[in-house]
Amino acid sequence: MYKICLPKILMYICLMYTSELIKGTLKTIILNLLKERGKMYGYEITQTVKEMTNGKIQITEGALYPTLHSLEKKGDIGFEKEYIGKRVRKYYTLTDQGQKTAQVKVNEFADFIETMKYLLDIDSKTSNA
Amino acid sequence: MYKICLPKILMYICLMYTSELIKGTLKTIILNLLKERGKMYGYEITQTVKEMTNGKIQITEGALYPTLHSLEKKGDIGFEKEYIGKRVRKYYTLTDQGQKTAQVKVNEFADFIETMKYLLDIDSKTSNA
DNA sequence: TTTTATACCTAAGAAACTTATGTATAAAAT
DNA sequence: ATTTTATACATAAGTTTCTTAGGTATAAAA
Repeated sequence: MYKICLPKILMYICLMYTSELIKGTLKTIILNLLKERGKMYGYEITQTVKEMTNGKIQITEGALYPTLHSLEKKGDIGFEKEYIGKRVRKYYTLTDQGQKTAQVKVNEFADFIETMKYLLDIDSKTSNA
Repeated sequence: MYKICLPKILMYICLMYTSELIKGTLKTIILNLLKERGKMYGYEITQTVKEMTNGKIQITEGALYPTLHSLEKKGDIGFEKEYIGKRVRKYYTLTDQGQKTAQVKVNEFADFIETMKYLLDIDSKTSNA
């Protein structure tokens, strides 16, 4: 769909990753952001991730909100409603359990990266060989 | 299920990754292996990945075979049957198209890794902080 | 001779998304 | 003034990609 990828000098440019890759990392991303920023609301999370990744990772609301509800149900996050005029925001924060979950998930992903780099022989060859 | 993870000195040890993470990388793994090794049969792929990752990534046959069939249908790989006694092996090889797909997928994943490292602030903090 | 390893396969179900849709307020543009 | 865009929440149907569970068969090891 939005998979318009262009080659460039020494860098692989892709407007957006295939959803396959992002699949499975959403919880990790959310938990880590909450860990680093204290409290955030849903829409803010989508915008922050989009900005930080130059649009390469765009979290859809259809993916975000069910995930937030799921994390809350499992006790990793909690929220407080805040009104900006008449418009509501649900500010989420990590619970103690969520702090641990965040650390575990990030560590696991970091380990996964190293394994995949070895398996795919990344770093020992240039991107545009 | 097999998510028994233990802390260790400066290293995060996990017997096997949650399936969430591996999800989406299977095609990339298969195509890259075929690129590096020329030809391989299904069972050999599962064993090779298991060995190379010390059991951290274990491709199930229920995931592998449908993926191989899908890649073949899309024209990325082809196969030749080979008989070892009465037992059959399907040796898969990359097509020209598959060579390109492999390169694109690995590059995309390498880029994804860099983005995620930035997003999750990996490398700038130790695993067991 | 039974178990394990090798080697292929499919089908039902689960998980985690996308796409589409809905509601409503506030700001910006025409 | 009115239309569009941005903000902010949400759900539901459908798709993809896996897991789990089953099936078939040969060869080697216990």
